[in-house]
Amino acid sequence: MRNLRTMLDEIDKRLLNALQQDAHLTAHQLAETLNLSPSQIGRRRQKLEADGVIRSYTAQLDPRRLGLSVQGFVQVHLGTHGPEHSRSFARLVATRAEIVSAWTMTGDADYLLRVYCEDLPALNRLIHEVLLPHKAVSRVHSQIVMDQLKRDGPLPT
Amino acid sequence: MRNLRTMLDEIDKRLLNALQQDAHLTAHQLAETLNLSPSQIGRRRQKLEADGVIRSYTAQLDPRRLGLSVQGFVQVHLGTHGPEHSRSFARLVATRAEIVSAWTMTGDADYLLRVYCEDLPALNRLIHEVLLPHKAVSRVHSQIVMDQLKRDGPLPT
DNA sequence: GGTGAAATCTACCTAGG
DNA sequence: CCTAGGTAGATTTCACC
Repeated sequence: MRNLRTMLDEIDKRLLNALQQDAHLTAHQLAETLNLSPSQIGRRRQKLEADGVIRSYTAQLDPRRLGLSVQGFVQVHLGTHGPEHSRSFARLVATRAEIVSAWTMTGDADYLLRVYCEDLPALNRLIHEVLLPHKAVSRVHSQIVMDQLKRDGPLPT
Repeated sequence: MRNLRTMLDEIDKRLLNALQQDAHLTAHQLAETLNLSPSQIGRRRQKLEADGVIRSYTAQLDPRRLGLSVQGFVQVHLGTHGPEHSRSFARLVATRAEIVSAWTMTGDADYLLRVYCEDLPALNRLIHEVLLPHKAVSRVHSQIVMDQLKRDGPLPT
């Protein structure tokens, strides 16, 4: 059967939408919402997991309650673009827990980092004692999140 | 007792770390990893949920398998900054499923949007037919994600 | 920290298109 | 032959001790 059947019907989409909001919904609860039997809900969920549509189930934490009061984005420009410098920078990114996401982008910035820190001094230490000293980094530009209008919404299905 | 006891000990931190990676770990599995009894694991988890440290449990989907091949960030600059224009723009953001996150930032950009679209034309339609026509928006700058080095890592605990 | 009842998941089985 | 619905055994959770 493979993953040729990657087509998602309307019920799959509503199922994914529900699970994106609450991963602990039971098959029974989902069944009455989606007008299907609990058996079929379980079957569809297993298939979506096996196909890799559902990658994992994770707990969403409140950064504030963890003492992470500063959230921001850091644009990093590399001075030297050799592959070994890039890999070295990628390793640095991987080892720092404050950097929760990292992307390479089109346009002016080489990397965009999403960071969580306990306070502003911690963010400044990250920038001046970790990022800037790296041999491949030429300059960085950071922006602090002031307010979050929309938070990690579900992916559109 | 309230939330005065917001202090997290070492076991809480490891528990949160584990649940950030797999929300379906059972109390029994967590117990043997953390060298504690299943009862205490369940009790700690309930407390962390009640205190709001754990906000929710969600399914993480693979955007590619949903047909969302383009991921990007859009910086939006407002021309007029009145409160009613801001609220109008916030409503627009809330209604568009492609916009999964939105922040107000320090620095030059008024808003930063994280978007998922099925292809580049869809992103261009979002920009030119949805964002730019809005009366409060003066200009936008979009960057496409080329590669994701680090993906939605767990919050540092 | 441990125990037991209630609920849940999953694999297997049966029916219908 | 494929998809939907139902049932039994094992597992998990949660309130109580």
